[in-house]
Amino acid sequence: MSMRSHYCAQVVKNLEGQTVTLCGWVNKRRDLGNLIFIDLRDRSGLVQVVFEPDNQTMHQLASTLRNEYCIKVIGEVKARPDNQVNDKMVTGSIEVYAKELVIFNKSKALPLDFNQENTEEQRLRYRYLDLRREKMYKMLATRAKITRYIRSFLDENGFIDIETPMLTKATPEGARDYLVPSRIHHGKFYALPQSPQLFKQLLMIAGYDRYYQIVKCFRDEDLRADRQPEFTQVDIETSFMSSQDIRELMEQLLRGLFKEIVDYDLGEIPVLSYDEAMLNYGSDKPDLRIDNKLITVCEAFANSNFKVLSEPATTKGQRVVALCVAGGAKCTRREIDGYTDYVKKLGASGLIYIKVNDKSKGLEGIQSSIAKHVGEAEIFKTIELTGANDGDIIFIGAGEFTKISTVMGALRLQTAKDMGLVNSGYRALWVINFPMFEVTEETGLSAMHHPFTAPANVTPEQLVQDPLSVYADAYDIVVNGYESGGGSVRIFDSNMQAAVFKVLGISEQEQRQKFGFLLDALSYGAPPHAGLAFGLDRLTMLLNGTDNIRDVIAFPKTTAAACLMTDAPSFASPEALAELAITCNDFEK
RNA sequence: GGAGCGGUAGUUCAGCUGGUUAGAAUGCCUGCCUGUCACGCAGGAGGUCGCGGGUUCGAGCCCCGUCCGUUCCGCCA
Repeated sequence: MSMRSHYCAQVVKNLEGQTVTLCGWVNKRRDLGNLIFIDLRDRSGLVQVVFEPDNQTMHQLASTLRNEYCIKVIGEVKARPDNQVNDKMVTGSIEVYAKELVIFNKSKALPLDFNQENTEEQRLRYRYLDLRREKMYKMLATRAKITRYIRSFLDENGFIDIETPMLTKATPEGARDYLVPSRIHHGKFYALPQSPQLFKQLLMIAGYDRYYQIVKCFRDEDLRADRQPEFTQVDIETSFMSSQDIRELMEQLLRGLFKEIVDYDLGEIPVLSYDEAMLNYGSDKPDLRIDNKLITVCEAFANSNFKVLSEPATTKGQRVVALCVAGGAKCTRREIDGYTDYVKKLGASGLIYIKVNDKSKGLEGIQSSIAKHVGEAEIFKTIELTGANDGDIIFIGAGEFTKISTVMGALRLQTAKDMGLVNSGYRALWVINFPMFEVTEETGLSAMHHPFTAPANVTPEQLVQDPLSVYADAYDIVVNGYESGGGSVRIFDSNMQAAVFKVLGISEQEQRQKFGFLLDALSYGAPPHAGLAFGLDRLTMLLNGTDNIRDVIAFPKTTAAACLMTDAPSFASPEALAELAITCNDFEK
């Protein structure tokens, strides 16, 4: 029989009459005459320990206890129904009558106050104390439960877990790499992987047709509430599966996961094309918990005298888009001004509103910033198109299609958040058929997903001829507005791969230099393959009901990519730099 | 790289229009209380108001710079 070093507070509740060993921290000591009560906290909760007057030695020892001392108590479990308050179980409903006490270690006064919310700065600086909190323990335990479920699902479906290198080759495109200098090859650098993308493709070529790995990835870009410079992917790749096959399998995994972890049925996961997502939600990761959609209202203003709207309504590549917010007519002038500022900062030229107070009264029942410029026809056509009811507000933006859609999509999220219009639960969807390329300011064309993504239904020649009209056979899984995973069918033909590199403006010489090994591998009978990667941190965040990725990472970094606890990154010694043949002007002062 | 918010006791915060000795809660220390459990009661210690400069008779408060934290934009194949 295996021995447990200690019992969790929760377990003790089922052990009445037995002698148990408890280890943990003193949460509170209360002396009352010769009686001493200790609330002992372990990772799962509190148990009340009672020191009785008969054992003088132990009693004296107990009376020296302070908060956060790490102790061991051996004693007998007793239920005390008379300690229940209003039939509610309190800490003292279960007591342990102590017979032995060991003080493992004393504690200074804590730099955190467990009686209130501490600032994130302080929590991160003393992360090991922050992690003592039951709430943090539960979130990390849920994370472990999630990876356990994913592993067993993939194992059952014939996937094998294979590790790939952390010290690898820098790849152009994509995110900035974290570089690691080589001591042996002066002037040369490894890169930490942004993802095991190329290695998993090589594994497919090697015949390992179902691979997975739960793996750290590194991207040297600025942080967000849902972005850390090092993060964990559930990285998956298969051979001989179509994008639909993959989606079905992954959907099965997700449905099972949400059922297992939060007992939630995701139901059928809808599939939306990128174009539909942009049209209806102004985002490639729409939050479907919010009921409203963006509505094109060009029709209402095409013949209007109000040029601000009639022009975009009738110009190709532009759009007049409306967003009806339920119950929004109660918005104050100040709040509407706030939204106007918000969309202006995102690049809109302005924001028009129509408050629908009482439709039956005609224009009398309407308040609008454009009431002076347009007639009843335009306003009521807009109301009709958006399906607005009395009490709603309609916001209207106009401009270049993608720009204004994105801005109004952001407004959709903000207004819903402000007015409590975000439904509870989880809403997932697939977004598919992304454009293969996008136009960027610096480099001309760049891959929207990554340059190894297969285009849908084109020959290499067609791709080179009109790259911007090509769609990628790629798919993202979106949950509650978070991009929780994404993947694609990969190029398995070296001619197609070369064509994509050509479109991206990567010279043949550069192709050889950067990806020669991949192009070579593709020429040895590469199987068709496709894969996907989930963002484990984001999934864990969603399943824990928090909106911050740091909450589900034991030792996260600040938004300046620093660790407040270890003080990383830190200066290197001149000696270490010399060994790496690196000259550097910044040293520790 | 840009914008917003924040930095005051160990901790979490308040601090009015620039004006006497910078407050509260919690934690900490001392004592009291024989069933407490956010116990209670009495007393005590604890401050470079992030840092540097400026304006002013006078700055926690105003101005400039800077550092740190956080949210967002850019960025994130």
